[in-house]
Amino acid sequence: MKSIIEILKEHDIAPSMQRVKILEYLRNYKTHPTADMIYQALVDDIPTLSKTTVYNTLKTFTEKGILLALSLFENEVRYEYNKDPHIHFKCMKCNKIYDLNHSFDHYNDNLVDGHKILEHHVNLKGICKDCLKVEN
Amino acid sequence: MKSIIEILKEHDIAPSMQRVKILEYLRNYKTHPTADMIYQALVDDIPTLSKTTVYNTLKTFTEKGILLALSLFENEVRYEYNKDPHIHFKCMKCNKIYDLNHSFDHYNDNLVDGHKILEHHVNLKGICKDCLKVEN
DNA sequence: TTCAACTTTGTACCGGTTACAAAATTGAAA
DNA sequence: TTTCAATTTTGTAACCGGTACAAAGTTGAA
Repeated sequence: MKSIIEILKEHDIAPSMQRVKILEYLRNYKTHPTADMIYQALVDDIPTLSKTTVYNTLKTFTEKGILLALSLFENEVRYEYNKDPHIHFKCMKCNKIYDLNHSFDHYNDNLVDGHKILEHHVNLKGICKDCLKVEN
Repeated sequence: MKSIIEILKEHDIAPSMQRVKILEYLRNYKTHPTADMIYQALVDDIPTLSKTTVYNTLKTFTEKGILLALSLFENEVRYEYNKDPHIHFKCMKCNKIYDLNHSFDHYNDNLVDGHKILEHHVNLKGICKDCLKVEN
């Protein structure tokens, strides 16, 4: 697997310690974390870490295409390491977010009603497998 | 067409002046406005209008199923008068939001990977028809 | 007419995010 | 190796969408 430093360099980003740790976290934990969750997870390791750094770094990574910024169903941005095409499902009961391997890539780079589609975000909402079990 | 007052009564909502004007605005202007846009549009007409009233009213309407609250691509909620199933497209250049008449209703009330789907939100992003013309 | 229930309003506050300037770090030229 | 400009990080203050709350206003049925 490519090293974090390699990935950063490929995207013209200087591999500072903070940037390496943040990207490492996002690659390891696929939990669609918020900026604050990332900050909380790393501040023990980097006691001087500033939230502004986390926000700046996530912005940079997103602009350079390393991360995807998700507007899921609440009023906060969540981030994920860019990977195979998938869609999101959020459980209305336990609030867990699942990745589903359904692709809508037939949209991308195509025209729909004359509009050129560059990104697609499919967000499903309902009751997840596990919560369905508990209900019955 | 049903009157605004009828619609409110059908949903067990007392038709106050503020509520009528807010719903009227949303039914007339299909621009997916934010709470603040609605406030700005109505405050000349109702000089004592409070933003809290707009927020309260939108919350009530959404709970009663008159409106849909959309988490589109930014960090602010946008509202629309509930109508035929459709998906959203946002132009990355002019920021206009279009409704597209594509239905994904085959999802609803079905199981996907064992999860029960109750809502689906499909948000496309790209360059709209009009901006494509200007580009060339 | 009365009065309780409901609605609206204004203020203060909250939490996620950004602006900004100072401090720290880096890395390439000398 | 030293220097110094460019980059990165940090902390504080501010911004902005949204909510809590209590007071004031309005409504409608007894």
